[in-house]
Amino acid sequence: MKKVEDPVADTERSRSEHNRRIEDPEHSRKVRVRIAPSPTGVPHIGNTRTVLFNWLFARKNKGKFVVRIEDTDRQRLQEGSLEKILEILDFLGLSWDEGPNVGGDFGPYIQSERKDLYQKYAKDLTQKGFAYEDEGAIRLKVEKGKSWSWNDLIHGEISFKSDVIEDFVILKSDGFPTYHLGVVVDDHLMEITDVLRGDEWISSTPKHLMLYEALGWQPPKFAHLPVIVGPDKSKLSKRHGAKSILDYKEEGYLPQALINFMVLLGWSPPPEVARRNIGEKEKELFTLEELTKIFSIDRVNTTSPVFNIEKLNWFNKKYLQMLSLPDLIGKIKDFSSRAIRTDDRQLSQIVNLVRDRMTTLTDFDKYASIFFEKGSEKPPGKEKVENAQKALQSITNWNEKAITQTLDKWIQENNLSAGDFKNTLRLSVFADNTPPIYQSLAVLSKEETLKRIEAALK
RNA sequence: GCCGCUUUCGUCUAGUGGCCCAGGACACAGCGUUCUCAACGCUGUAACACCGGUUCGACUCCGGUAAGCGGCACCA
Repeated sequence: MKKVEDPVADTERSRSEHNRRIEDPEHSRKVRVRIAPSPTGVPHIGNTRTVLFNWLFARKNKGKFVVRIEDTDRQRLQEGSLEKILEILDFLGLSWDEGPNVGGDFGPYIQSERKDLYQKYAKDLTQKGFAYEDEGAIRLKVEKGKSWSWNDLIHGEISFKSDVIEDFVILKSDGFPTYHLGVVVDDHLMEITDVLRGDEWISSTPKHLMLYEALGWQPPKFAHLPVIVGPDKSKLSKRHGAKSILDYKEEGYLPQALINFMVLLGWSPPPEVARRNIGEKEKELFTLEELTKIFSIDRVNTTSPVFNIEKLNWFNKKYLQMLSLPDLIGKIKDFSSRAIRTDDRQLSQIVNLVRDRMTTLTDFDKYASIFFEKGSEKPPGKEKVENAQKALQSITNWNEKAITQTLDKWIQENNLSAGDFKNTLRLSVFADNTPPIYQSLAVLSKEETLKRIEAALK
């Protein structure tokens, strides 16, 4: 997204470029894909996986990836959703390669800014007799008795009889194109070579094919991705936690985890990449970088995968574990005001102790809270607590090593059960589950520890 | 209703006629480790929708049935 040039805004120039590409086999083979979100809401896992696949497909084939906002439904527009769509792309690290100049950077293409174009083509079609006016709208005439088919990159041959399709609106009476016209015109003008979109578009594809033919254009290749479904196998909806990617971001999920999770929903790496020997554990963790090398459209499944949060959680945990301590601390600070207020030395001690327990970044507060305030478990009997108190008082240097030495010695000398003694410490000082107790004590000051013991005695 | 898509463990999937009485992962259970909770290690439970063909041989090929889902808007 550095140098700004927009081959599409200027249609004429785009045409000549197109011609040149046809003559030049290198260029004509160049892959170009797009994503076409409509700003009517915030993308969820399903939409976003389509974005990911497009992006990977472009990168794998050293092609271009463009973003086009399909905002032709003026009623359903939702304030701020464009920004959120872009924020998701940014969060996941999926950058696009061209677009109109917006403050020296590439912006997405916006259909509402290209309204005239669609009207022009709709008029052309009307004049040529392929379309007609109907109550202020323009409909495409569907010729009966024809069969329309294409070789889907994922599903293989699919065909429809034109008899099941009625004349359909291509230009609405408000002057905006319907999806069908908009998508065909733009995909052609933007020289999109491969359309990767959700399965729900399969039945619309014949309409698009008709438009390509009426307009005298060559259609792109189509790949219809099975859509992610909820536990009840129907479309992902809010009810099933079809939360937006931004929600997951706020809950402390890492982009790496989200990407890894999404890519394995309906796609799998070639066996030789996943596993070297039979019976050996298969590789499941992939970075975006690796994916750009091994992704391929023919390994996309034909079935709709069910969204499963457990697996996402597992990925997140894994990626959290892989983060370096400074990186992890940095991210935790974005989620915990308490972490910001804690001094670095103590904070890294705490993070080291609780990191294996965290599923998401917001879990930090959950597991670290015991270092700031006591939990709610009841303390053990008074005698035991007093004994623990004496033991703690006898520690001179308050650090993990000294604590360990002194207390282990105390256990020996007083002939105590180690487990029982440690549990007493845990319950009277933290009143909750803790990481290994000596290390946990070392996080607190001696003063704070004794204060807590004192409180346990009351 | 019409049209289309789909069908391997609960879930994500591997598998392209014999390597599969089906492999891996998540989840679950048990065991180990252990001061609690985790983490970690090991083990285990669990699937080719159904019926016919083709074939010496079918998860893999063909046909049908069933079920699920999607589309059939001046929404995308």
